[in-house]
Amino acid sequence: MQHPTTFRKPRAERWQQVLDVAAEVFSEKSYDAASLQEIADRVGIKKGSLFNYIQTKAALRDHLVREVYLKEFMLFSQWARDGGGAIERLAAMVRGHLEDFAEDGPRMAVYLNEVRRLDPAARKQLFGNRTFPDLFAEVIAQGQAEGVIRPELDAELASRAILILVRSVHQWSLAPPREAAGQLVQTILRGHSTPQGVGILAAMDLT
Amino acid sequence: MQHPTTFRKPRAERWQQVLDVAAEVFSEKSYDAASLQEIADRVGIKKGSLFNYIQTKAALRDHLVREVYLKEFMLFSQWARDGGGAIERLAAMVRGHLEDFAEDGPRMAVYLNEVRRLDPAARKQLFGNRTFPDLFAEVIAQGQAEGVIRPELDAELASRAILILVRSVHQWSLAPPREAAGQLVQTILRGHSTPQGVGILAAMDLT
DNA sequence: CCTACCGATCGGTAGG
DNA sequence: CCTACCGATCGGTAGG
Repeated sequence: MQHPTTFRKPRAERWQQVLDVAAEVFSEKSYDAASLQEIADRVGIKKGSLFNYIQTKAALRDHLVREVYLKEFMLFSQWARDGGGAIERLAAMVRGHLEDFAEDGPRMAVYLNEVRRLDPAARKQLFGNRTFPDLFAEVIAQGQAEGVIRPELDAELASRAILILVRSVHQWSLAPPREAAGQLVQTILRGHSTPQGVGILAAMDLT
Repeated sequence: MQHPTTFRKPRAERWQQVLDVAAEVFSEKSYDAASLQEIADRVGIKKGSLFNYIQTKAALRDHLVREVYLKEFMLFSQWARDGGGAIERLAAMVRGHLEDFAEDGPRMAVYLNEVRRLDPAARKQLFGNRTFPDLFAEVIAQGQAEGVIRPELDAELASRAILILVRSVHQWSLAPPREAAGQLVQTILRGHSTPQGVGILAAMDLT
């Protein structure tokens, strides 16, 4: 009587909605500050009903993290392999990552804020032995072999620096990310390049 | 009877201890996940007793944030004003900030994670009209006037990039931060510099 | 997918 | 600085 005709979405559809809403709420507040109650409210179901889709709150978070990681890491691997010299590939990685993070805000934010909390076992299983910094580091090493990246750079340190910068852009929303991205790519890669590498960059027109 | 001789520390001393412990707990877990109960336990008093020192949990966090900001911003202003050309001053700012953040881990972590949550009014009152990026941007603009910083750079974007990098170092703990710092300063500033600026940097020996 | 409920813990207060 | 307590909310479960 209280719920005359219970509108019941198809399971798969509802599950996607739960994920979308959870990503929103987790990113607005933090994971800790977010409550399943609020997620349920926004989805339009009762809190108890959430447990037909999830096992625990933490599992919901972990699912979101895994999802983003798997998708993004695959793309990333392709960019690292595809055409051109080391500088061109680095530029593709930076650009691509930058745009993806600008696209789907909530999910990316959850990923960034919560990866660290995956318990070590799950992390290891997920990442295997190759992390984002690793992929960057390999291309940077190739760039050093080609003579376009400054040879004295520590490849791991350089990789981390690039990643941090790329991933920070989504917090800004100052300039239209389109232009900001181009400038940032230039600045980041210039910092790592030899004069020869800078020449390549200057000819690339990354805006 | 339960507490035969209540060891009562001097108020000021206890207050400092509360701040230290709170910074620890807030940085280990997040602010949201941290409980006053745990802080009280580590301090060695009852939770209710905390309220002789704080008004609310949020006020405790805000106090920590303010404290760090005030100290660091003063130092920062000095580095921005002190000796040398724009490149030298930028280097001093980057280096100094880098070292401070490496020093007192917990407090800095709390600052970074929680500044955004200061309500806008408190933020405005605290920051006035000059923020960290502003200070950087001013020196960068001077560097452009001197011809040592690439003239096409957006000063605000560049400032943010530098800050992000500098503040990310405390998450790494890979290489001894001493050496890492030197490399990072070089890489960051090279990315922003004209050939002339790069020359100055090369002569500086920042390790 | 809901109702109805659980134990635990949260921030905070009163009164001493 | 403690004891004793408050209302609210948390994640999660049982049974339908």
